[in-house]
Amino acid sequence: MARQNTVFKEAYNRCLEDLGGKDSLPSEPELGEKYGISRTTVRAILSRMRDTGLITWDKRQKLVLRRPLDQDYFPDEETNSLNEIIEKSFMQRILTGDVEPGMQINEAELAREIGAGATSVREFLIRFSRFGLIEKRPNSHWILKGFTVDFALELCEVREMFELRSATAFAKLPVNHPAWADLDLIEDEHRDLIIDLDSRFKDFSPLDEKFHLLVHKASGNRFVIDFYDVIAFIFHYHFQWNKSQARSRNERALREHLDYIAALRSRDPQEIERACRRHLNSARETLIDALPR
Amino acid sequence: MARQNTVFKEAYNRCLEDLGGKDSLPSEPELGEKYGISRTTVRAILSRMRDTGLITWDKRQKLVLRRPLDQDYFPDEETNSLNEIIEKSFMQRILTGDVEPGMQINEAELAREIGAGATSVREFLIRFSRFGLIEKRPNSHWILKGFTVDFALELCEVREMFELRSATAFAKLPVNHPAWADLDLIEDEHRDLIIDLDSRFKDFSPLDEKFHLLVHKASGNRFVIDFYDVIAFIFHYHFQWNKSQARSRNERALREHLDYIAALRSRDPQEIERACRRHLNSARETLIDALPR
DNA sequence: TAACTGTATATTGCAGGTAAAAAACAAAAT
DNA sequence: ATTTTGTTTTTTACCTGCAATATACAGTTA
Repeated sequence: MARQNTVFKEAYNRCLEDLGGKDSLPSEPELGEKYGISRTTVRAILSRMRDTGLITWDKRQKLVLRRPLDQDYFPDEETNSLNEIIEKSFMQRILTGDVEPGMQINEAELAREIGAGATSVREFLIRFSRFGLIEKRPNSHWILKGFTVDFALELCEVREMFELRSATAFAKLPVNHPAWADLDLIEDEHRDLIIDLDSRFKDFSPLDEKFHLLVHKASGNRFVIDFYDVIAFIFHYHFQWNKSQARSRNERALREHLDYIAALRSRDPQEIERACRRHLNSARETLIDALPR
Repeated sequence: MARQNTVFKEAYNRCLEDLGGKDSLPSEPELGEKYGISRTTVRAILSRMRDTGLITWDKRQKLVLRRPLDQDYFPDEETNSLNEIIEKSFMQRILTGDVEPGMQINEAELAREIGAGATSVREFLIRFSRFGLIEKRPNSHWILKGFTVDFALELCEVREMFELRSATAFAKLPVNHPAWADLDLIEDEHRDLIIDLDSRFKDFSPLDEKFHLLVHKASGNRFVIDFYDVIAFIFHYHFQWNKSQARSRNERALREHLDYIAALRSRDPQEIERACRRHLNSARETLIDALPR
């Protein structure tokens, strides 16, 4: 096997989602733009849609013939890119304690177990190394440093430095800066979510990420913003793996966010520092509480 | 071609360096330990030394027959690992303005031009991306963000945050912590170097790196320490590429370091902050002055 | 003329293979 | 009993090749 066609399959599924209620499709470049894919892939999708009788396609004319059925979609697991597969598989090992801190990580073995090529696993590990959880011995194996309390503390220490600075910078943004409008929208989303948190608990993690990323972007510093990737990644898996107290934890975080947002609006540095610190402290606590000891 | 044997060649050369004045060599494991290589490579080295008449080798007995000659050494360019070659070649393009900010970087083209395989170049770019100079468009090319003033300012901003915190932590290290002894040694090296800086200008960059790394390590934070790699990398190339005013620049830095070291010894937080800030400010200035505008 | 389609070409993502280097294992020597 | 050597096995580093995808170019349509 060479490259897999997950880009095609995943975009095909998204196209099907949007197919209902339309009777024709726009031009190829427009579709490419919409789904973030090249015309080559657009044409592959259109070809398949024609072959499965979903549309007719003659040059500019692309007429919808019928609504897509469940069986028209590619199964979910076929739309995950190899990288996502490797990442999930690897994180599962780490978080379930399958691999203990200090242990060696073996590229060849990992590749065999995951069923991927050595190159892909290798590239994944190189990218992953920036999360501070693994370390390379040159010409030899990787070492798992582990998802430990130390790790969480070090992560949160840097986060605090970066986020305090970003929040301070946020307050200095000119009133007409689009970030303020984004903040309004995010605040509304918070208020909506807090009302029926029970049914929409899954929406918390992405909203949390959106809010903090907005704050970090105010730093205008690529290293600060890039580091937020690390935080988001860790918290993403933290939310996924540790569901205990999720409801109360999320509610508390949402309320702290609202307090934090109000502080940003006040533009008062001390008030901002207080609200930011309070939230980051409780985020750190929940992260550390969830770790094995 | 598969893997190259630069580990062997480079270690072989180091062995030759140490060969003079000895009449026998220690055990294989000991040699492996000393040069940071496996026994397999040690044995390859011993084999070659025997074949070229440098030693006799019978089990534990490894007797030196003659001093190594110039022609016994592998030429320098054969001891650079592929990664070093790619890195140098790539940095040359960036720093000579061969590639302008905003331009696309093409893995395949780069690989052809450097004469390396696509995988190696790809892995290099992934590792290199943490320096904040390039960015990946998934399924497509990389973008060069460029060695610009913005880049330097963002880098220095984070450096300041991290180093101030590290320096503060340094002052709190217990008196018997080995870092204080390391600091003594580094101070001595500074005083030695400042005396004949003209003839030993090449020694400045590694000493600078050693000093700042020692400070950063006091943070006890892997993200802070890892980030120092980025700084060291950038300054390394900065020193290499920009020789103008090198002499006065280095002398100033050395004196600032001595002042900074004295401040650390005083353990006075304000004094430390002053000395650290002063040095980081002048480091930032020299970095920015060197950039094209 | 500007946007679109048809087609050709280039690049990326990934697997497979191989020499270099590391690691593991067994036998021998202190 | 521990360390060293001889030998075998495994893994890493790297190149090549191929399908998926992106990009470039030429012809077509509004």
